[in-house]
Amino acid sequence: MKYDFSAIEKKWQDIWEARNVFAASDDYSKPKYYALVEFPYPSGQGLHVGHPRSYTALDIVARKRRLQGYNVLYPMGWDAFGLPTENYAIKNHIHPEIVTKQNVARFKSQLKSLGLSFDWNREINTTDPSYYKWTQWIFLQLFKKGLAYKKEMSVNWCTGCKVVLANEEVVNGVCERCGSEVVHRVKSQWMLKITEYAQRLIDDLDQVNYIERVKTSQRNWIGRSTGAQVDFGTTAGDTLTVFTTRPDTLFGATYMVIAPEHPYIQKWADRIQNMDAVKAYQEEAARKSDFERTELVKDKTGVMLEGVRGINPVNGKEIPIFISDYVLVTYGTGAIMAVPAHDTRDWEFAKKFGLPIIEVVKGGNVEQEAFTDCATGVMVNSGFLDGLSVEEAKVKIVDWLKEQGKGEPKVNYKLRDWVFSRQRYWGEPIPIIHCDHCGFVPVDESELPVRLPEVESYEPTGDGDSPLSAIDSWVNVTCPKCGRPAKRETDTMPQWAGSSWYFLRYCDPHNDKALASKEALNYWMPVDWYNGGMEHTTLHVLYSRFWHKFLYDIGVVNTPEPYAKRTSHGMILGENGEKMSKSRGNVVNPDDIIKEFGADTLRLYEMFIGDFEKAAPWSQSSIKGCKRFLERVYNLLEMRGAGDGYSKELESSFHKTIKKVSEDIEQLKFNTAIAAMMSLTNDIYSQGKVTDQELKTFILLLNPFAPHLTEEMWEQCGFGGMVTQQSWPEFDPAKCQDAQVEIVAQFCGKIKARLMVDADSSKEALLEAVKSCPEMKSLLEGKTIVKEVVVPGKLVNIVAK
RNA sequence: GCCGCUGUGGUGGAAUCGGCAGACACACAAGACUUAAAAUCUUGGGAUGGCAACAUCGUACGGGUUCAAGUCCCGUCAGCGGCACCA
Repeated sequence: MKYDFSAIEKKWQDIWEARNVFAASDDYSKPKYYALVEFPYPSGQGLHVGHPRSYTALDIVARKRRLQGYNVLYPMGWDAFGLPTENYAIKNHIHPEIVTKQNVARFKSQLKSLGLSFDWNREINTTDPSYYKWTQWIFLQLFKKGLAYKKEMSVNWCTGCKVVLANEEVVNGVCERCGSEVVHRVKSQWMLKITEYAQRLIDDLDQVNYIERVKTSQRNWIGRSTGAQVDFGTTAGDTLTVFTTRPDTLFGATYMVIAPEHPYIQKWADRIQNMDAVKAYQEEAARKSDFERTELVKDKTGVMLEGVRGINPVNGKEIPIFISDYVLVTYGTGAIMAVPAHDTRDWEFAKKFGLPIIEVVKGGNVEQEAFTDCATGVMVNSGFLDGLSVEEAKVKIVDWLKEQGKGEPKVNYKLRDWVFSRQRYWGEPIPIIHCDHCGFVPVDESELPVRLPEVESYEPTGDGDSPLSAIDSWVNVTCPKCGRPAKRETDTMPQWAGSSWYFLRYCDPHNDKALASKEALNYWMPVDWYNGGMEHTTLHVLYSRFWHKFLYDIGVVNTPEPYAKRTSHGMILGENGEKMSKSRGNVVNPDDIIKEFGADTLRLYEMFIGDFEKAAPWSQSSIKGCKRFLERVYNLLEMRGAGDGYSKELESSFHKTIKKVSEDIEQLKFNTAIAAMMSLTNDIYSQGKVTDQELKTFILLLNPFAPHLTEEMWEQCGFGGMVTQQSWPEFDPAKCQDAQVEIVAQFCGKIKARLMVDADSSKEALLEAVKSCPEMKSLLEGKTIVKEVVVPGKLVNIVAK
């Protein structure tokens, strides 16, 4: 029988669509399961073979859950705002909305050809005004709670995209998206106070089931460090506060450093005698791009402030103050106490500038290098701290500082507030009006959405403002508060805005009264299983957790965390083991694969290719093996024979396979689940016949992986109904066990024989069986047994001399 | 530099708790079918020595613990990913 995959796949895709088989029901009395994959950015290139890896994996989970009786929500949509579409629009003078429409249509037909069981009734699009209405609404709530604010600040400016970037979007000093140089620019920007949630974003990781590397990355990114804030006096009379994680080394502080942008420099301008040199250094630091700054990490530079000195609160000693760009104005207090003996950076700086190095923790050679080990050292040259361990000294000095009113314990985070403004067209307009009298006034909620106006050109203006700023009729409005002339905010939101809450909209996608109804949210949330790329760990996943927590705080959602479980798939690489890209010429188009091998084969291959969490190279020849397997499965129909239930020969194989496939799917071990089904097929082939019960079970197990073929087989067998209406097979643990098992007989740890024994043999019986087998008998002849090890069902090891 | 992960045949990869290394596939080779090829089916295979039974070696490298180590411990090397002047 020929396996005509094209006809079979088309047939069942049409049936599924016509019968609306995969629609999530609004019957909230059933147990629910919410499976989610990251919705794609509909790029002009169409679907990549990487996309189906994630989509198929959770499609398997979703299909299995339906068979297990759950009301399953497995939705899909489009994260369609963003730069590539806008750039394409600029180049080709086509409205981004039209470009988006075309790309979405292509993506959608490609996804449908994969037989993914998405509920297309709940399709969403972040560029749809009825969707971004609620993105804007959330922004307004953030604004009203003081979590959105505008700030004049130095921002990351991408010289290629001509747009402001969030810290998360700058990778090694260049733009994450286009690779262009990123420089600093001072601009007034909308910011979101994600830092206010830093501690909760760390703490609540304990409540969720994320794979460990995602948790670690998030913790590292948030970068919590505990220490103390210490007030140093200055000869100018001002207090200079520093943050340190090593307050124990206070006696070793031989100088101080402040960031080039530190406000005290201006304040002390009259006292600083070498202001020219200081100013020159400040200008130089400002000019450096992020890239140059990271490149020049090793070479410490700086200028000493002449005319102002710091005073160490612990001993009253005067010490010099430097400015240097190795101290960042955005972290801590923008000022540090430098302890060259016990900090590598301070040590390098001190060596270069010939500053004293005072050892206060014994254990290293501080003339050779900084001694930074906290665990073993003992305090010296530190007055009342002498003799204490580092940990004891930390406690004691902080207590002392508190008593003296010169310091207190302090926690700092590397996480910065989220730069939320983009000077671009193709994004959600920020719904704020600038009034000279009233300041920033939120657009009234009844006026939402603030729609994107038609413009002539999508190019940003020369001064870096959004193209929206050129549309006078849109910009000029009256102030909602006082009625005077006012102007709209012309910045738009970053791409991450729409994706920060999209999973909520799926719960109730057509609601025009709220972002989703309370009932729908209470029922569907949290997402039970969310799979996506590692690259979104510190961007999308962190941002959406932040928004979700905020929505929780204002009572919109009822769970503090959006995702109960988060997993991540590895990339699919080109055949040469490199990342797939147009320029490398190693891109595989899923359409071609579906045409040549069929969607079921592509799905199966992507799941069989290797460890789901690791990167795997594409192999055009391996895919043939998956096709061959499906053909063999289809040909099982010709082996259909008489007999009820499972045949004696295959009963335990079936129970074992049900167990293996059921468990492997839950642990992302799709490759071994498929291997188990291949083995079972080989077993059936060697029997030469298959019963109806066996066929039914096999079809059900394979269905989540190869849904079209299995539906077709089910129908051809005349089993009645559709596979999607059946129940997931159950296994009997008792029947997973064979009556007889092979055990290994070892002599001094080396295998000498294998023998079949009853599975329930006692230890004594096993030992006796092994001792009496001919191979062991001759080996044991005339020797004294030293040790006997018996592992039931596995082996017996006899050590003798 | 710091943190995390990984290292197994010609290839992708298997191997709950330490208990038969190499499941399942790809590629390869031989055979069957065929005028022939493709497809399909059957068989084979870690390496070395041996006709063979068998022996020795073998999970990046060097040590260790153990009756028994891919798995645990110490050290080294290589690759990948993240963070990176965060005080």
